[in-house]
Amino acid sequence: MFGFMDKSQVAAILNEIAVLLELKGENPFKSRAYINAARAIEGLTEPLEKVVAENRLDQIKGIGESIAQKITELVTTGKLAYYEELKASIPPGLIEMLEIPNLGPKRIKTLYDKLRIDSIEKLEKACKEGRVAILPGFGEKLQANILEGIQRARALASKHLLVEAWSVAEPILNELRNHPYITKCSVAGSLRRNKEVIGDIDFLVTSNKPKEVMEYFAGQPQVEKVLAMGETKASVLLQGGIQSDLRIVAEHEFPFALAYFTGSKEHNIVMRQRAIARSLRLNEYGLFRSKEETRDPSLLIPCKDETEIYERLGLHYIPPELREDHGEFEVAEKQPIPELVKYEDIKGSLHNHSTWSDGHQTLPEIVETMHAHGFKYWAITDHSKSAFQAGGLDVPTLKKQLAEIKKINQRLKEQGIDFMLLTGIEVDILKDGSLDLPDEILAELDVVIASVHSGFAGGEAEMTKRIIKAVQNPWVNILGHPTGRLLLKRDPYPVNIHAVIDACAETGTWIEFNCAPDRMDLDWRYWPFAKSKGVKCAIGIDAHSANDVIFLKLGVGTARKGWLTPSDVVNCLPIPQLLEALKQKRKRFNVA
DNA sequence: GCCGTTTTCGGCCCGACTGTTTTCAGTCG
Repeated sequence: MFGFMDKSQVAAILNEIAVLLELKGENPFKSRAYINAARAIEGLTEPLEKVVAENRLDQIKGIGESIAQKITELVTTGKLAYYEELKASIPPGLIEMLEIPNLGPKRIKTLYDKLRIDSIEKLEKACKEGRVAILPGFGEKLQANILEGIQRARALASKHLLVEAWSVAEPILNELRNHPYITKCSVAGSLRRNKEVIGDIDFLVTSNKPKEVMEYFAGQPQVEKVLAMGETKASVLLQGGIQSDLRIVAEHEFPFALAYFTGSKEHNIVMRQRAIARSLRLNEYGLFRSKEETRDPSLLIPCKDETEIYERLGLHYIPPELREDHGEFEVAEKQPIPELVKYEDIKGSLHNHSTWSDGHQTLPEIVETMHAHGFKYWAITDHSKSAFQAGGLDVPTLKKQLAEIKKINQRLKEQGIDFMLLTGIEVDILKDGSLDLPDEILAELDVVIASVHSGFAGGEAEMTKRIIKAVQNPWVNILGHPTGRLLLKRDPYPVNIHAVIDACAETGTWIEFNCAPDRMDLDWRYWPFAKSKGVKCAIGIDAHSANDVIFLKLGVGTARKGWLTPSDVVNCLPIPQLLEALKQKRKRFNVA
C-alpha cells in the first residue's frame, strides 16, 4: 500500500517537525536536519513512492536512517507516530506565537517555562502587567514590541491575500454556478476588483428560490459558522477565518447589484453623484428616474449589463480592476478605457527560481510544466551568493547552470519544441548599492534582475541612493520587487519610489511587477506614474514551484489595476523581440 | 539528525540588526 502522501505533504510535515523541535529546545542542528530533509524531498526528480518502494531513501543526501524510516512510515501509512506524539507534547498556542515578530523558539520557550504562557491572550496580559520585561534577556523595549506585534497581528487577522481568498472562493463559485436554482452568479467586492488584500468574499446570485439557495450556501463544507441568514443575505465564516456574504437579487437587478457590490466605495460615490447630476438615482436595485431614493419599478431604467449603466451615466465601460476612483472617470468620460493586459497575453515569466537555489523544480521539470502551460520562454533567475539562506549561486555554480541551460535549449531546438529557457540571475543589491556578482558574469546572462533582500534598516535617502546605484549598472535589466513589502507581514522599506522610477526611466531599466501573492510589488498605485515616464513593466512570477502559475493569473489581475496594457509589459513580446529589447540598455550604455 | 572522515565523534552556514547586555543572545532573512 503506497501513495498516501506526495512530496509536498511529506516536506510540510518534516518542516513542521523542525519547528516543533525548536520549540522543545532540542539541538538546533537536529531541527535543521529535518529542514534539509524536507528540501531534499521537494527537490526529488523521481516519484517519492518509487524511491520508498525501492528502499533508496537513505541514498539521498540529507536523509539518513532515522528520517528515511519516518518518511517510509508517512508514505506507506499516511501517518507518523513520532510526529503525532511531538505535536501532542506542545501546546498549540506556542506555534501561534511564532507568528509574532521578535518571537522565535527560544523566547517562546522562556515565556512558557518561566511564566506558563501558552497563548497569545496570556502573552498580551503578561506584557500589559510588565511581567515579560523582567525576564532574563527581555526588557521594556522588547515587551513593547511584542505588544505592538500582537495588536498588529490582530488588526491584520481579518485580512487575506488575494490568492487565499480565491482558493476559498473558487470552489464555492463553481458550486453556485452549477446549482439548478441559480441563473446568474458572480463574485463581487475587492475580490472581483483583484485587490492584493481582501477583507471578505462577496457572492452575488439571482434565483427564484432564494430560501433554498441560502440553505445550500450555508451548508457548504467550507462553512464553519453561520453568522446571519435572512431572505436576501447570508453571512458565514469560512474555514481559515474568511467571512463571506451571499446576496440574492432578482434577475433584472443583477447588473446594478453587481456594480454596487463590486465597489469600490469611492467609485460608487462618484457613480451616484453622476446619477444625481442627471436627475437620476442609482442604488443596488437599479437606476431610477427619480430625485428621491426609490425602488419603484415603474421608474426603473432597465440595463442589461454593467456597460449599459456606465453608458447611461455618460461613461465608457470601466473594468472592475480600475474602479478605485484613481482617475478612471476622467478617461472613461472621453474615450474607451485601453485594453488592459490579460493572462493570455503573457508569453513567459522573467523571474523564476529552480532547485539550483531555493526553487522546488529542476530545470527539466520547469521546461516540461511551463511548456505544457503554453508559455514560450522561462527565465531562470536564481538567487546570488549573498542570499545564503536561499542557497544563492556563486560564479562557478552559475557557470555550471549556464552550461546546463545551453544543453537543454539545444535539445529543445533539435526536437523542434517552441520553448526556451533564458539564462539569468536575481542578483542581490548590497548595502552600498553594488551588486553581489561581478559585471563580467552578468554580461553573459540574458536577464539580470537586481533586488534588495537584506539591510532594510537604513533611512529613505540611503535606500533610495542604494537602489538607484544598482539600476545605473548597465547590465541590470529589471529592478525586482522594488519596495520589498510583504503584504500583511512587513511594510515596504522606506524608499523614494518616484526618484527610483525616474532613475529607471533615465537608464532604460524595467521595473518588475512581482506576482508573489504577498508582494504584488511594484504596487499598482505607482504604475500610472511609471508609465508616464515610459518605464516598461516586467511581470515576474517569482516561481518556486509548478503550482505558482496561479500567481501569474492573479498577479496579472492586480497589475491591471495599474492600467498596464500589453504594450507596457515586456513579457507580452515574442521571444525574438524580447531578446532584442533585453539588449537595449546595454547598447545605450555602449557595453554590448 | 546527518555527514564524513584525519573511521566513530565533532561540526553543521552566514551577517546584519536589535535589544539586551557589559560581551552576547535571539531573530530574521
